[in-house]
Amino acid sequence: MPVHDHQLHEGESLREAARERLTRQGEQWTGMREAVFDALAGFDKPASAYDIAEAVSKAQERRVAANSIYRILDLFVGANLARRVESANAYVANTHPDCLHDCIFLICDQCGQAVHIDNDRLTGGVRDAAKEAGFTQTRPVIEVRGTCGDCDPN
Amino acid sequence: MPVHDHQLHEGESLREAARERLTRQGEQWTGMREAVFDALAGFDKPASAYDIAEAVSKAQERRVAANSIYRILDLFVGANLARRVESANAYVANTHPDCLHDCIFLICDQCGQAVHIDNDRLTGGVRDAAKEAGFTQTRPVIEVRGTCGDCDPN
DNA sequence: CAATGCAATGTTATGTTGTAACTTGTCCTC
DNA sequence: GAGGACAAGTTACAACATAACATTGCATTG
Ligand SMILES: [Zn+2]
Ligand SMILES: [Zn+2]
Ligand SMILES: [Zn+2]
Ligand SMILES: [Zn+2]
Repeated sequence: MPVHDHQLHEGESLREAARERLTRQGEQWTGMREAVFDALAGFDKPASAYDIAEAVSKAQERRVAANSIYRILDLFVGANLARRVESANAYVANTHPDCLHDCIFLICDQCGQAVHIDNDRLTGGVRDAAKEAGFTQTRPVIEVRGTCGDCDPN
Repeated sequence: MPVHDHQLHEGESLREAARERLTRQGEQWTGMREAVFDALAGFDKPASAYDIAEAVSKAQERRVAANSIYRILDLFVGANLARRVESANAYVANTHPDCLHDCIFLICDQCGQAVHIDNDRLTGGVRDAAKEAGFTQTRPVIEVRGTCGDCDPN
C-alpha cells in the first residue's frame, strides 16, 4: 500500500485532473494535448512515443508525426501528467497528477505490464544517498525489471 | 561508504579481474573482448556502444561495427563485467566484477559523470517491495539523475 | 480591419540506439 | 581434411529521439 494518501484517478476523472493540473500551470489544454493524453491513458502498459503517434493518428484519421508527440510528452512529464519509464523508453499516464513524489515502477519483461508503487521511505533513502554524494536537483529513477505474478504464477 | 566489503580494481588489475571472472564462467577472453573491455574501462563516464565502437576502431585501426560491440557488452553485463546505465543508454565497466550485488548510479546531467554507490539496505528494500508485489527474477534499476558537486559547487 | 506577435502544431530531415539474419573465420576433434 | 562449435564480420533495418524551419490560428493593438 502507498505510504501516503492520495487520490487515484481513472477515465474521465483522470482526464479532468490532468486538464486541471496543466491549466493551473499556465499551459493550455488543447485538442491535440487531450488526444495525446487520452491515447496514453488508453494503453494498459507503457507506450512509446511512436505507439502514441500511431494511436492518435488512428483516432484522428490523419498522420501525426512522432515529433509532435514528443513535444507534448515532454510537457506532460514536466507538469507531472505523465512519467517516463527509462528502462523501457516509454511513457505512462500519471494517475495522481496532483501528487508530487517519486514513483517506483515494476516492469514485467514477459508481458510489458508496469505496476506503479509508492514508497517514500525507499525513494527518500535514495535521494538522501545522492545528496550525501554531493548531488543536487536530484531526480531518482527507480524501476525494477522482472516477471510479474501473472506471467510466473508460482 | 559501501555497506559491505569488496575489492575495487583499476587499470591492469581490473582487466585481470575481468578476465578471471569471464573465463571462470566458461567464456573465452578473446582479443576482441579485451579490446572492448579496455575501451570501456578507459572512458571516465558511461559510454554508448557506438562510443566504444569508435574507440576500438581507432585503437585497432580498422572499422569495428557497433553490432559486435553490443554482443560483447551483453556478454559482459551477463557476466557482471559491465553494467548498463538505463537512463543514459550507456555502459560502465564494473570495478568489482567478483562482487554480485545491485548498484546505484548517480549521473550528472551537466557533465555526464556517473558515480557508483552501494547500499544494500536500499536496494534490498526495493527488491522486497517488488517481491511483495508478486514480481520474481527481479533486477532493480536504481539511478539518480542530477547535478554533481563539481558542476554545482554550492 | 490590417499588421504584428506568439504559442502550438506540422513537416522534413537526420541523428542515435538497438536487432536480425546471414556469412566468414578459427579452432578443435574425429 | 570434413564437420561442428563458437566468435566475429557484414549488411540491412527497426526503434527511439531531436533539430530546423514552415504553417496555422488566435489575441493584441494601431
Ligand atoms: Zn502518490
Ligand atoms: Zn507479466
Ligand atoms: Zn560492491
Ligand atoms: Zn557534473
